[in-house]
Amino acid sequence: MTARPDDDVVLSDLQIALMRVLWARGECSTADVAEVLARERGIKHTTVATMLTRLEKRGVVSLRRDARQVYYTASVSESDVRRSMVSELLGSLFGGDARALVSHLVDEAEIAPGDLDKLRKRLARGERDHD
Amino acid sequence: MTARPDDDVVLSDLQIALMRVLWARGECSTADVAEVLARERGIKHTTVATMLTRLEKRGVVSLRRDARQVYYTASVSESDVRRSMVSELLGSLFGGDARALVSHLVDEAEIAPGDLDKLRKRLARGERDHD
DNA sequence: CTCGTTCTACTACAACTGTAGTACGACACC
DNA sequence: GGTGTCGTACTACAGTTGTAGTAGAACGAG
Repeated sequence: MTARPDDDVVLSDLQIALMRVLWARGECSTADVAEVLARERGIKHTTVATMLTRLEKRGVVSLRRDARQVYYTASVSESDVRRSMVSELLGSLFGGDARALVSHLVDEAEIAPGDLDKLRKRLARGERDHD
Repeated sequence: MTARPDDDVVLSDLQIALMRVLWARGECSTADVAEVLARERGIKHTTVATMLTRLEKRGVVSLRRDARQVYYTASVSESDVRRSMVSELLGSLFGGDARALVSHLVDEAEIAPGDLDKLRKRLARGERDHD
């Protein structure tokens, strides 16, 4: 996994929701994913099946067949997706300036200035507890 | 301007490119915007005209007609768009945790830990130099 | 062997996006 | 006044997304 860092992996909200199931649980049958999405968003299992097929075609998930069941696994990691999507957002809306983004987060009260200190300290020590 | 904070303003890369022209220069004729996009991305002016019409239909830009020319103005501010898009990204990929996003930025070397200090200090003083 | 169950694959369809051609109206220049 | 030019509006079309129905294959129960 953690494939294709060359390719841009930008996913929609729903697609990410599907991926999240795969990221969290590893290999899943269509039914597994569908069950979660049905609960979370009332989406029909056929819809989930369609989405998974398309994601497979795009190469962001891979499948394994066992008997008639199809099992899906994420081919791109959550980090890969974060990387592409954040850098896309950064490029288009913040002129590529990450500091402007952090600044925005503080202004919008998404984060407190004090948190920056904590983060800095923690990150300076090389810790990486995110995710 | 700075309209409709209720509505979600999520735009594509190209749409943002168009908006950026309007944000930077204020009211523009189709030709003005087209000229920039043609230079930046080799996009035909009819394409730009189409995009602008659609954005107007969506309510993110407004138009004024003078003689036969149409002049467009952004109806949503860059901040509005940043707000919606960042919070969308935050929600779908970072579990709504802005600190995880900052953490990601540092990990990906988009930003240096030291910058967090500078930002904190500046922001603590209530300065807002972004935009 | 037959019938119901289950799960996938195929088909469908509307909305949106990127891309652009064409046509049509108005204006300016001869 | 005719004609080329400019600019908008309309039309077109392929690709993607969200959504889901339906059909068909295979399996298990009788």
